[in-house]
Amino acid sequence: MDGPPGDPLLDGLNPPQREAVLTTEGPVLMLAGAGTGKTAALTRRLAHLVRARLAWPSEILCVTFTNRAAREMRERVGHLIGPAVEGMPWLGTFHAIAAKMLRRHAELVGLQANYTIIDTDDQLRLLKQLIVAEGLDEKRWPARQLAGCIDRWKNRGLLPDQLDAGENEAYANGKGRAFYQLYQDRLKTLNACDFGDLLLHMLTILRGHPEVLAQYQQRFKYVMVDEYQDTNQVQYFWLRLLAQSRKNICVVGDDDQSIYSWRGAEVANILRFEKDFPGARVIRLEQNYRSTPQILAAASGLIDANTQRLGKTLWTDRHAGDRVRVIGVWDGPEEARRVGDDIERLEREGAALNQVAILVRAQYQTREFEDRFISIGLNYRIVGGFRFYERAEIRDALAYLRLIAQPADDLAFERIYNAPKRGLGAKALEKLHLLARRRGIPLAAAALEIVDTDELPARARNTFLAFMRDVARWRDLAKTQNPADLIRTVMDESGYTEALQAERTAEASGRLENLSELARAMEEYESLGDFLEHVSLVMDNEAAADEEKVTIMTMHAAKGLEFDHVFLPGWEEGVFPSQRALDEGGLASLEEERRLAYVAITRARRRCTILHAANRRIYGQWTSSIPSRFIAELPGDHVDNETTLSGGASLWRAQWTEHADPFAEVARAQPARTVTRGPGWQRAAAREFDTAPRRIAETTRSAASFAAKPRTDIEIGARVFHEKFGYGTVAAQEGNKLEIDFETSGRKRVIDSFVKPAAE
DNA sequence: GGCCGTAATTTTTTT
DNA sequence: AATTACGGCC
Repeated sequence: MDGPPGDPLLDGLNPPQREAVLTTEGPVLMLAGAGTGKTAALTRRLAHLVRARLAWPSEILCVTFTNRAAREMRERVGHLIGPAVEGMPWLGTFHAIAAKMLRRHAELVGLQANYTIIDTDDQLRLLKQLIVAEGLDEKRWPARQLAGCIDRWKNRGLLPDQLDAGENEAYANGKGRAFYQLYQDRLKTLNACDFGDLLLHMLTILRGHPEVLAQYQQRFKYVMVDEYQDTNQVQYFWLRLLAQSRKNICVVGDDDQSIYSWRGAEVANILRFEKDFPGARVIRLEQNYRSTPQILAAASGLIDANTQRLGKTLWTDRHAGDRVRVIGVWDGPEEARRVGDDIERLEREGAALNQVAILVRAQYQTREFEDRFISIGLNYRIVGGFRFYERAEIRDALAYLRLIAQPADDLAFERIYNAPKRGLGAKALEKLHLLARRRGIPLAAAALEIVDTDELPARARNTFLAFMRDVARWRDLAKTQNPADLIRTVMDESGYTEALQAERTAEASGRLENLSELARAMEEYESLGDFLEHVSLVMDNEAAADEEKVTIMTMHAAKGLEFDHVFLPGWEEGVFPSQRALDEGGLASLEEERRLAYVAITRARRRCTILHAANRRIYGQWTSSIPSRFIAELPGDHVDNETTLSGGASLWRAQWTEHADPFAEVARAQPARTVTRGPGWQRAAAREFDTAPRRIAETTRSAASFAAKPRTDIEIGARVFHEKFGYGTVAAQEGNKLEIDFETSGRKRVIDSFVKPAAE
């Protein structure tokens, strides 16, 4: 099985990596630490299978967790094997692959091939309806909780009749099973399924139909799984079935990077791999190619505090670099200021902004940085967060498309029957629901029938009739027109565009802009079905990453990525580790937070900067906070502490072990600015207040402002549009900086590249 | 049926 | 703090 010595596929790989590439037959467990080149090994292995004619690209099942990972894998394999990669239909996320399979076998679980994939939002609305219909108090038993239970059950592969008594009790005193069943029935009538169903339905099919299973076992000569530590039980069962006959399965994982247990992931899947596939070859990748020894040591030292791990030793032969920096600041805004300053310095030293990332624990932390970066004109990109497809207008447009594609989609119908406003309200919908339930038909069909009755005022009947005629016409149009043109027609003819134009607000024009962007995004799809599937499975807005920008994202989203410079703000008890992890979940949940910290630190190639603030606004309340215990756990030898605390960090290290922060109660009882701390803090605070304004005005000039000439298309008095602040009038211009009176948010200083002349 | 005001709630993390 | 949900009023 040895490749020829000069095989370019093995170029630059170390011995264990080569072993991973060349061990094609039988089960392989690859334990790969952070930055050890596992993706390189995986992609080369895939390429090797194809090059050596061991399998056609279409005979390889290659599963990843995120769409980004799938995209990257496809791209890298493409470099190695060329256009043949196009013939890899089975490279994708668990959900995308399951959805594709399910389209073929939908009827086996009572669905049609054009089933809708509903998202969390639809799921909640549906559950809420069920809860209310059953006469339960939605306040007492929130739909969210039920959704959580159902999700958990599905992740574990449990169907309603497989729930034990304990699980059944988990919602509304023993109504769990009943609601789960009700929900599944409802989904079936809607010809829909949720994320969990994609995998669970396929599992049901593979288990119940040996001929289908045999067909896939036959097809998939090789199976590869990335991020195996994050597989949940359904995924595990699913893989085990598919790989059982040939046993050519290669999984890659790192128990220290398991950060999705809240989603049902089970590290135990790694541990039992050798049991399920006896004789599995275990390959360890421990040489780290990414980070400096200091970063590696800091991360290793931290993760050592976890009790439950397989344990491994990462090493590097790289020469020394900077120590990990820990910086203590007064409050959230100063933290953002400090990071901004540091990034501008890096930029002046020649660093590429694309190689700088700010990784946060939770999405809300991004705001502080966004505000700061806008005001200093630093280009940034927030990954995740407010997602394109989650915006109201986009969801409305998609609901129109869904109703066109799938007449039984009641959720879509409910969303748009009165959007734009047609004068149809709750009462009309109620009547419709009644009729629909009585006759056992979808809402759209009921709407057609109700116009022949006298249940509604003539006005409402006419509106329904007109609406349904429109939908029927669009449905016809969908057969001939491409999706992009279709959505334009629909938005125009429905009056949606018109209603937005009539609003004449900054927000409305932004929404119109989003809708045209949606239409543009649809250009590349051939059929409506293709597009809708893409939307439900690939919820991220893959905007072009061509410009040099700082990346701001959650630590979870950063898994698998790397950057030269990484900033990790908000390392405070209650923020990171998160309050939730501390309150519930106990040790296991704290250890998961620590793994997350490990993932975060190991994203850095050259420098890693950790920050913590003494005061932070939470729910609009100023709260004092103490540094994260994770900071105390970093090995001191590899850390530079710039914390300006009185008594030094040691004082604070002692404090977190006691249960409460002695300052916290005092601080909460008083306005934040009067919180008394040691002299160090007073000094820090005073210095900040004295010098900060001057610094911003005079010395802190963003790199963008050096070369930039003032824009000529914008002058004082001009009406302009800003993506975040909306419309405003230019009050002053100085170089490339503008002072603008915004209609909704008052006067602000912004960099001119952030605005464009108002459209009107 | 639509609009406006107050009250409640929010902050994990993703497919 | 800011967004959303709901209730009362027109």
